[in-house]
Amino acid sequence: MTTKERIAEEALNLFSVKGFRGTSVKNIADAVGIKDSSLYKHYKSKKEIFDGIVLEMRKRMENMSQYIGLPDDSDIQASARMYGELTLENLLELSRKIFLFYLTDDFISKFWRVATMEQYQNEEIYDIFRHIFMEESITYQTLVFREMIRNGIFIEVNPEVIAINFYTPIFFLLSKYNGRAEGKAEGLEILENQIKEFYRIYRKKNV
Amino acid sequence: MTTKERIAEEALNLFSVKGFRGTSVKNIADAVGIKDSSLYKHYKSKKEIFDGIVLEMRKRMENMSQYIGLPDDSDIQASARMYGELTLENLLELSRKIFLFYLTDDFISKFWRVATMEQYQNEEIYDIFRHIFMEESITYQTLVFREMIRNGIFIEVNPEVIAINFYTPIFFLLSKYNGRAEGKAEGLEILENQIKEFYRIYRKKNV
DNA sequence: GTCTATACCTGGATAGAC
DNA sequence: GTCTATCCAGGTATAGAC
Repeated sequence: MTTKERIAEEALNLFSVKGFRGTSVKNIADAVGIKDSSLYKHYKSKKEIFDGIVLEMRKRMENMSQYIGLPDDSDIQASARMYGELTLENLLELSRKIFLFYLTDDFISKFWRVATMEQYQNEEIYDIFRHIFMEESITYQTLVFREMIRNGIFIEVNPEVIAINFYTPIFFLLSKYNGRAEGKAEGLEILENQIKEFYRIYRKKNV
Repeated sequence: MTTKERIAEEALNLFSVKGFRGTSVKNIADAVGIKDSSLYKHYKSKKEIFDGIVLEMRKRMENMSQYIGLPDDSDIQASARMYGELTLENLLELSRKIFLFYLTDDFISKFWRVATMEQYQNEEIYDIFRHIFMEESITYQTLVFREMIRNGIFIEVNPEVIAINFYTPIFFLLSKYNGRAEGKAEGLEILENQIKEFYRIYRKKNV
């Protein structure tokens, strides 16, 4: 790993705990093991380090669904078919995957925290946060659930309403446990109960 | 209003946008219309202003249910009875009340933002935030829904699971729209759809 | 590309006059 | 209780030697 990459990494570590303003260039340099002045050979300002992190997040956004292990957006019908014989176990696995990805993926979970702290001072950060953590997942799941209704797997309810009922418990648990590793097991347990109930509500009974 | 109170008020205004570290004592003094040095006659440090805000929040916590207009905790059965002939309109009103209280109450909504920003650097703040915005409402609603099941108004499902399904969309919408006044109407519309669906799911049909 | 040294500024806080 | 003046620490950033 280049020094430039190590700077970005340590900066994200620090930003995700102490925030942008709470982290000094010296803090970052110390973590990397160089003097603060040396850091300026790699980035011309502290803000530029931050912007690099934002850029990296934007890049990952583009192929987020691969990261979560979801089928590609371009083929919603296929994914709905994939969930064709949707069992409770399938659904639990999917929800756990999304939850644990956001919660434990190193870059994503730290970015969640940084964005949470910076959202009110930085419109761009809020837009990214909202897009990734509040809209994308719901938009995607809406399309999937719509197909599942069409295929007679789910009962006939507005698919966006279903998607919100699917996602908001996950969002809530992420808000509660991100940055608190101890809570992972507790979060998973609550999630399991919610998903079981979700399945009970929306899975069409085979007649 | 005393100068001391005005300092606390302006400090909260600034903290809720720029965070604790992002706000200087001079910023606060300017907003109040005094010199920064004069501020120290009222508070002995910037941290003390912050602690005063936290203390105020703790005080409000104690009689939070009154603020939301909910019946007192001590009489859960009465409130369940109050919801006895629970109509969709009752439930919509209740959810709107909770949502709009957290979203538009001046002190509470600003505290939400401050706590959101400071939670990772300040364990006490995280504890308060979690308690007020993540646990209290669910705990309370769990008790109410349990009574409603007992009274045959709601179908028989684990009441905590129901409470989480009731509250997490509200929490999500608060996260999305707190500090963004423009989004209030949009949030209310989404909330309405979710509550209608909630009612459809849990309200026992009269046989 | 790393270091030492330094410039420059802002922020928190105190002293003392009025 | 407000002001001016001041101190000191820490923060961002640059210059220049190696």
